[in-house]
Amino acid sequence: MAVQGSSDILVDELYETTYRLRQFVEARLREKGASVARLRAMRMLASAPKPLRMRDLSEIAGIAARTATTIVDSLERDGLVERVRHPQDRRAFLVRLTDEGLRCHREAEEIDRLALAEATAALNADDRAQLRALLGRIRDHTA
Amino acid sequence: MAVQGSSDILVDELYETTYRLRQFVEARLREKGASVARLRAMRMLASAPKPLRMRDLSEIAGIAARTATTIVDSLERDGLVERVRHPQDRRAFLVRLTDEGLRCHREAEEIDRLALAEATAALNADDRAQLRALLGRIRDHTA
DNA sequence: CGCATATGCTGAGCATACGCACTATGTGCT
DNA sequence: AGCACATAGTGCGTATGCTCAGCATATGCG
Repeated sequence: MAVQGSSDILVDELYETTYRLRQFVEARLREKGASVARLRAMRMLASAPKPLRMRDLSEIAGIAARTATTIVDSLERDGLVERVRHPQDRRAFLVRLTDEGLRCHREAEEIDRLALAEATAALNADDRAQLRALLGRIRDHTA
Repeated sequence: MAVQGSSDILVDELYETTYRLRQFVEARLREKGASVARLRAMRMLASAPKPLRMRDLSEIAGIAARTATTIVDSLERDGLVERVRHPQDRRAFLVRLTDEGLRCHREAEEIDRLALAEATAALNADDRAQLRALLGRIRDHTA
């Protein structure tokens, strides 16, 4: 007797967990005008030694170039980053955090850190290592 | 010495794994004109004993009511589902799969099943149980 | 019955994410 | 120099997901 609507419960739970975790963090970041996507971009800009090209930002952040444009547009609209023409390559922009962007990033980073600590509070070091190993074995099969 | 750009590697890996898994499945479903979101809706319609109201569909599928409207719009445009006025409640619609929708669902379900089996091939029953337990402990903290 | 309130669905608008195609520019080869 | 080709960024279009507002309809209470 085949079960109808055969779905992979494990994968459903993976989706569900990630979704809820993301909503959990988004809700806290929203109060400060940030978001997971915006924080990710700001984090890359804050930790890079120099202003980044759009291209480099997108690659480091693990998002498509087109998505980086949208995110930087939104951050720029809010005065958190600046686009400056690349002095040597006139096709490119260099993106850097403004002072307000730096402040926003620090606040968002702290909120993120607390939220993730809260969400993963029930996992000790062994649990984390185990979870990472299991996730890694899925990633290896989704090339 | 605080590490700069302190991000939770574990959570990053969770995001990354889920993202890649989803892309992996989406890529295979796309060839048949399906997608994870569309399959989810079709699955709920196929396993329900009766046509569903938009509201019920959204709740069972775990998506917002407004999102259900968009998904059903797209499925209806492609002739995979039909909206029929609810005979007792004139505010509501009943949504049901068409014959083509049934065929599409069966194909998509099979593709999904194979893709998920492939992606989780490296995990045995114990691994799966362990992963589910770990994910559950994160979910419990993201209410 | 009539009115307040709740519910069902969707329009409008936003955020995140993608691909494709295009323009502008850089680069390398003859 | 001149042409072919590659690269950088973004306009346009799409998909998935949300909230809020609004309209139509149901329902419950006096």
